[in-house]
Amino acid sequence: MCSVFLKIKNHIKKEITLTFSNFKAEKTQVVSNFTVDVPEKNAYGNFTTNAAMIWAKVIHMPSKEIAKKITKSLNLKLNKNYIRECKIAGPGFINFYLSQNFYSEVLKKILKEKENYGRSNFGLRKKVIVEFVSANPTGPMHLGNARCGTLGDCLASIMDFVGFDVKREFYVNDAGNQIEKFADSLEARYLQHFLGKKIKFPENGYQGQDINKLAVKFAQFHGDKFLNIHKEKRRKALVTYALPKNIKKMKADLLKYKISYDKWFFESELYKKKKIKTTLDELKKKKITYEKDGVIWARAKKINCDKDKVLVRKNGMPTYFAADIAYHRDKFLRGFSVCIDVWGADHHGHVAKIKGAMNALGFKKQKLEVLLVQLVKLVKDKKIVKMSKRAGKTIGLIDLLKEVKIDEARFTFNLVRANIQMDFDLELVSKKSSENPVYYVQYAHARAFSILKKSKLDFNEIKKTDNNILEFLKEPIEQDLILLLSCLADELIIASKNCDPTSVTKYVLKIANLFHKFYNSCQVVNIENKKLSKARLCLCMATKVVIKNILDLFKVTAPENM
RNA sequence: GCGCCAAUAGCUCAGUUGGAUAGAGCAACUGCCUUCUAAGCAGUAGGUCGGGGGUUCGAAUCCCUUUUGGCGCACCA
Repeated sequence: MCSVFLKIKNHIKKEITLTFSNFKAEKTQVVSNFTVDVPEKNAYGNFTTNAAMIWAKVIHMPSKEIAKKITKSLNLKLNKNYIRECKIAGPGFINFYLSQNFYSEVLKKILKEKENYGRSNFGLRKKVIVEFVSANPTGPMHLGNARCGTLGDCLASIMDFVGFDVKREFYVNDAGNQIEKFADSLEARYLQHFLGKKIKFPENGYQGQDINKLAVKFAQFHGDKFLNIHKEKRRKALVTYALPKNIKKMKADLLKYKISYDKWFFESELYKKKKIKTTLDELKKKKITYEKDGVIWARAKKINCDKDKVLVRKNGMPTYFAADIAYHRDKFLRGFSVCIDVWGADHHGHVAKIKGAMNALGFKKQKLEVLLVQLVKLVKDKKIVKMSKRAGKTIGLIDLLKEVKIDEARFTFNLVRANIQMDFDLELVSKKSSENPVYYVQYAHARAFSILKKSKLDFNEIKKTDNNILEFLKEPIEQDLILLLSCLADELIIASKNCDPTSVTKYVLKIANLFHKFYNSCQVVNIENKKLSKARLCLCMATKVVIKNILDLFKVTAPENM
């Protein structure tokens, strides 16, 4: 399962560490603190290490001399199948140069594993839950939900690929205060339908047209029979009618976005199954809470924040925070050892509290990771479009798909790191030109396919005939491309560790770039030199496989013709 | 007032636990299609890494301080 790239990197790291015994110095943590990296410039080799400079801190010797001793010892021990040589450079870097065999091995592996290339067992099948979007079911979803949706969905795909057992979940806030507000708004619209403007709309109500439409439809269906009935019955009937309609719409909209969930978890279930009460009891038992004036508080110190927080209001209703503690507790009790929440950055104040609470409850072995996603600003005609949820002026997920294609939207959201505020410029995102990176990558894929199609090469035949033809790939651009392709598993693992799918976007852009360069400088189909031609076709095939695997993870199409 | 995120080329952004001469793309300019997809490639130009201190062999990266922008600091979610 381990990639050739990782194998060599680990091999180098291990052998360097062993050379430390050649020095008369006390072993400290510094010994393994050095890095083995792919340097920025080719001149510095294929791998480079700063071990000599790091060790200089404990061995009292100039770093260049340390490097000399290390290389002398390494040249005897390194696997010559993969490493041709190592050299000292600059202030004491040791640079490693790969042997021809490495490149052949990588290509063979890619062509053999195909759609499974890049998979690893890094996650050890640990159970992970990724909760994302979780928008309020009281209204349509907006642009920010689209960004969270894409990032969460892609992160889940990546974690699955590197060997975690991943579940996607949507937490539906179908209880509590905002449902009351939802009811207020629906009720006002319903009454207005029959009684006109003399019914005042609540100040904090949801003003969107969608609410009005729901109320009117309800009125058309049931008539005025809820007009002179007990207030609570009327509100309940309205919510029972409207909420499932909204949730159904959200599911459908997300599906258009290629997002689907393993589970829709309803907050109301926490109440029905008394999970909030159980959680509160447990918090009380652990002395995290106290009661004062009919309100249950969580102690600031116990949950790692500056002020005490209310868990149960004076009116007996638990707060959102209390429900959320119960929800997260439930996730860990369901056996998830890693729990990832993708939240809009406006919720950041909530992170410390919930982490503190989970810690206080004793979930210390389990990991709660919160990915905060910054605001998205919509740009149309070079101007920022102002949005107001209260006034009901938002750009929904679906409005967005009327303006841009799904591939464009998903790729663009995956372009900018979560903690950077982004402008979503409709004009730029939907441009069918080189200004739009999604087409740059898709074009590389289509181009590779086109060459393969033209050559009519049978890949099974290659395996039988000549195992060594891959050694014909000696051009620097060919080798750079192969080295890059060899890093796929590593890149995905890094993305998973950092909860950052956008690093994979940058990686695939680099692959497309090197492939276009390769195409422009190396003739692939060439009757004069059949062996070289075959080798280069293998490289096209391998590139196509890697691009396809990444685009599949992103749920972006990999077209064969453009 | 306290906290979180950001500040890098004209614009949008990279820059991996500190590493070698700070990188891409777009925009500008110059070239490359009678040979595999020109949605491409090659090249030129573009920088006081917001400012100021500090840590060290070495800082865009770590620490302190300061400025600017965004977002939070509810018995809302």
